Formats: sequence, structure tokens, C-alpha cells
Amino acid sequence: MSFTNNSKNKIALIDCNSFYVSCERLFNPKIQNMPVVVLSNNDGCVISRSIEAKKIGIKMGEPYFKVKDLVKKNNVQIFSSNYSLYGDLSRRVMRILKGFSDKIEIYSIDEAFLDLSYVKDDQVKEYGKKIRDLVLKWTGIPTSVGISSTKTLSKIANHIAKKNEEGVIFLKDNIDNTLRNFDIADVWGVGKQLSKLYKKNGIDNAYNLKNISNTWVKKSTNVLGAKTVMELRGTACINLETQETKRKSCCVSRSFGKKVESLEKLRESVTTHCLNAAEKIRTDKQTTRAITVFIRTSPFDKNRKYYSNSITIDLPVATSNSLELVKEAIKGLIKIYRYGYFYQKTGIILSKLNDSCEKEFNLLAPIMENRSHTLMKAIDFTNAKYGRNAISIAQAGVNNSWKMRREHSSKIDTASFDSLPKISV
DNA sequence: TCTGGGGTCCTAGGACCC
DNA sequence: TCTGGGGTCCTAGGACCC
Repeated sequence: MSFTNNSKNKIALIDCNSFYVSCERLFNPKIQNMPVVVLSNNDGCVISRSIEAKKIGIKMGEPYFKVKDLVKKNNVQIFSSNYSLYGDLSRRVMRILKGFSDKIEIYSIDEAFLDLSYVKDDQVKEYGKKIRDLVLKWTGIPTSVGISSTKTLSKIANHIAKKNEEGVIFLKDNIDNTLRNFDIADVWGVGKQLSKLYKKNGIDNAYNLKNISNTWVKKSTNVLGAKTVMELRGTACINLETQETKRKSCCVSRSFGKKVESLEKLRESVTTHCLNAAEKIRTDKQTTRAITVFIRTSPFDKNRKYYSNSITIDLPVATSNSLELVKEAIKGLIKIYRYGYFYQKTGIILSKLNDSCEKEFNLLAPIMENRSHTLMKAIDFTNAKYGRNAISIAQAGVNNSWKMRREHSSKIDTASFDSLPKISV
């Protein structure tokens, strides 16, 4: 059986190379050719690596303490993550990409799909280079561009482009050889479990998966597995989502800098997360009808007993009011808290989100809402101006001993001239 | 000592109804 | 006392993504 790619669609995936590392390098030219690593919150895991750091053998997602020796020996430059910096640079990159096609899907902080179907086949590679050059010139962020007829194939093209001198790959005809050399585990949509299943059945590259029987894949996996197969054959099944949609749930959670035992401290952190989540949904003009609180001890600590629990509370009336949500969250926390454990993480999830304009029928709601609306607006305004948590509530605590570790922050602020590199002449 | 955080979608199975 | 079949809706948990 053989399948041909006869689609005229051209989807480009533009992906920033080692994005967080590239952001840090912008403001720190000295580390341009050095191995660099960016750590997750709490300086927990490696989440971005420069090529030099990859070569040394530092793996993605590895706990920092496990690579400390490698870091020391090779003089690897370490940074705590600075999400406001990355978010800011991401917006700049995306703005440039929008100039190349209005059919764009911003897929994550560092990548976007662009519909380039309007570009002729023999010009599309050149076009990809143009995109790359402009992003680099205007932001300083290096990217890779993969172009093909479906999202899944453009992901593969991008993967290959990352290791390619030009940084641009257009996959069109005769791609079977390329697919044969593409590891099954690297295919978009194939994670740990699926790749285990596929490998067990002798499917260990993208070409094998492309030629698997429809009935087998439907029986053995689910609709997503079947879609991946179709996409490898050049039939687009995963649409370009050009409309920005509002989130359906909102989660705020953090690990502690050091383990926490007392209900008091858990209460402070749950309150803090709740305030932040409430502010987030208000920014998007949304309300919630359910709040989940979860707490857990460290799943890695083999010397202590593990405890993890969560509780979901349905709210009678949709709300985005911080104070109401905190009240419910704390009630939930008290129900699931157990004395005698060393807690590592807490979080809250707001779900069943709706647009705030979709008013519900409730006689008391209008009066209550007006009052709280004014208060919440005042809080959001102040926090936007003077920094998050400028206004908080007493339960959130001050000078929290449980706060996260951030020992390697570059403290770069794109709104501040002080962060610009200095050049002496 | 030290192992991130925030999402989406799918499915199986339970609850409930007729 | 025992026992059908079919349908919908909801949710928890799993898998995946970056």
C-alpha cells in the first residue's frame, strides 16, 4: 500500500530555537557560545538547553541537582526562568510572523503554524528563509522553519530543520526516505505510551506508522492516533486554529521552596494561588462555576509516606470574585488536609469557565455583582500598576517562608533600560 | 537538601431515565 | 423475586502537548 501527498496546502511551523536560552542570551552577549541552561520554577528541572549544553549530555527535563556536576565541570551558565521576559519576546516574534500570513495559529510560547498555501512551491523555501531572517534581525531570536502539507508533517520538517544549516525544510515529494529515518517517538502526538505500543508492534519509524492499516490503528489507539496516521499521508485532519479561544480551565500551582507541614502555611499558599487564578480569569472576562483544591507530598521522597488529595467544589453562582473563591478554596483545603505530612505542592483549578457577560438568572446576583465588580476592578488596576500582589489579602501571608527558589535569575526586565547590554567604545 | 507548570482532548464507566 | 435494553450525560483519570 502506498499513499501520496497530493495536497496543495502548505503549513509552516516556525519554532524558536532553545527559546528561553535564546532570550537570556539577548541580554547577555557573553554567554553567546557557552553552554547555557534555563531551569523550571523552583530551580527544579532543566527546561531549555543551548546546543552546547545538549552536547555535554544535559537532558531535557532532568532535575537540576542531578546535573550539577556536569554544570560545574563544563562551566554551564544557569538561569532561573523569567517568564515575563519570555512572554514579552514571544509577543514580538508572533507580531512579526503575523506580517507573513493572517492565517496563523500561535501554538505555544515559542512556536506558531502559518498557512503559506498562497506561496508557490518553488518559492516557499526562500519564503521560509525570509521569515527566519526577519525574526532574527528584528528580535535576535533564532528560529527553524518546517513546511509541509499537514501540521504533523510540518512538525517533522521543523524537527529536521533544527539540525540543518539553513534552518528551513520543505517536505513535499518523495518523503518516504525521510520518514523512514524519523523515530516514532519524535512524531507529534506519539508520546511515551503510544511509542511503546507501536514499537512492540514493529512500528519504529514514521514511515511504518504512515503505512499501518486503518483498522489496526483505530482498534489499537483512538481517534487521535488515526488522525496522526492520516496526517502522515498528507491528509489534513488537524485544523489550523486561527481563532484565539478562551481557556476552559485555569490552574495555578506551585511547589514549595522547602516542605511545609502546617495548615497555616498551606492556607497561605492556596490563598495566593486562588487570588492569582481569579485575577487571570477576570483579565479574560470569565467566571467560574467550580473550584478544585489539591495538595500533595513529594512523590520522589521514598522515606516518607505519600499523600495526595483534591476536592472540587461546585459554586451555586458563577463568579470571579477573589474573596468568594478564597473562602471556598480554604473550606476545601481544610477537608483534605491531614496532619503529619510534609507537603511539597498545592494548587487550585478553576473550571466550568464562562464568559462573564453570559448572565445567569439569579435575583440577588446583580446587586452583589456590582459591588464586588468595583472592588475587583480596583484590585486588578492597582496590581497591574504596582506589580502582582501589591494588593492582596491577609490570609495570603507576607514574607512567606515557603516561597520558591530562584537563585539564578537574570532579573531582566524588558521595560527597563538598565537591562540593556553596555557597550564601551 | 534539591524532581515545573499549565493546558487540551478522549474514553470508560457510573448515574440516571424510560 | 428476579430481571431488559437503550439512551444520555457527567466525571475522573489518562495521554499528550509545550
